[in-house]
Amino acid sequence: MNRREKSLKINESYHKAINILEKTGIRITSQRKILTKLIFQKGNRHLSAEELFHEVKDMKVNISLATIYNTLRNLSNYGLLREIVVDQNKSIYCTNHMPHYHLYIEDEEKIIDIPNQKIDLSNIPEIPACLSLHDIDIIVRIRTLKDKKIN
Amino acid sequence: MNRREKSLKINESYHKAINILEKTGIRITSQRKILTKLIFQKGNRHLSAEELFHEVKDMKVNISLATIYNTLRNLSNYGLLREIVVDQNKSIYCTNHMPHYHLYIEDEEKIIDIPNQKIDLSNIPEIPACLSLHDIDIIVRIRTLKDKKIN
DNA sequence: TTACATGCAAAGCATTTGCAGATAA
DNA sequence: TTATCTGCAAATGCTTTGCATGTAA
Repeated sequence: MNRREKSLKINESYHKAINILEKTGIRITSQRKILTKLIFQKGNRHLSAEELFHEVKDMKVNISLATIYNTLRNLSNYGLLREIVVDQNKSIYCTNHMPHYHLYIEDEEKIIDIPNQKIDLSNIPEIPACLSLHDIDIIVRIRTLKDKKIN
Repeated sequence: MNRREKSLKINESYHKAINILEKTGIRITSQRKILTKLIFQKGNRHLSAEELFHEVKDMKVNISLATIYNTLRNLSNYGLLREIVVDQNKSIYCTNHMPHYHLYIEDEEKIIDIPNQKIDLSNIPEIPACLSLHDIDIIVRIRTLKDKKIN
């Protein structure tokens, strides 16, 4: 994919997102436009509210943290982002809307996407029948034990 | 398993836990004994700090919330409990130390254990080589979208 | 025009921490 | 005896909320 194709594709993600937002009926405010552009202009990524806030500041634009949180929540609720609660008081949002799961390395606070064919969940029991109404997230957490584990 | 056998088994879990704690070198204080007994006396379970706090109160014993949090953290760090971060500001601790994963139904705040042979993770890439130093948690989250998802 | 959004500051909430007094070993 | 633990209250840190002002449609 060359630069022009890449840029077209990014534009596409952004417009697609705005399109979806328009269909929901919420207002397409300038803040929501700017944030949506920032979030989707870099291809697949994982970002926190704080990171987005800094990116906004770097652009010399002023958008409050509250608005950033609200927008992230909206985008998640409308299925454009996936919220990953990685820790106490810490969510990360993922723009990859292809089916996939997350590998979270706690010590490095790093997230890696896992294409979903790599995990076979066919045998999981007891998922409610109304599955189509639901989202399923899988997080594989890897961490170093803080103290010595004794068995 | 009859009542006597069950009671023996519970006793066993408790003593095993205390044994492990003794080996770590931390002090076996009365609070830690009481909490360890409460946590392990009911077989496999999932419990929050708040729930444990209430159970302590029901026994007319006084143990501060801070101590409960500290103890839960200790037990987790020593591998006796597994902490599951289910949401912002909300952890649940799991006493089942057999390999298993968690199914979390967000809307009901309900956790179900999944025996680990039900998920095939053999193809997950990029887990660091020093795997033996790590714990792996898998949480399958199921939730209803709060607003209508549009695609 | 007006229902909804924004920005700010204050509140919320589970968890952690500082510190003085208590206690296990 | 003394290093560690407990209990209390205050602090933390991310996130949410209340409310006055602003603005998209």
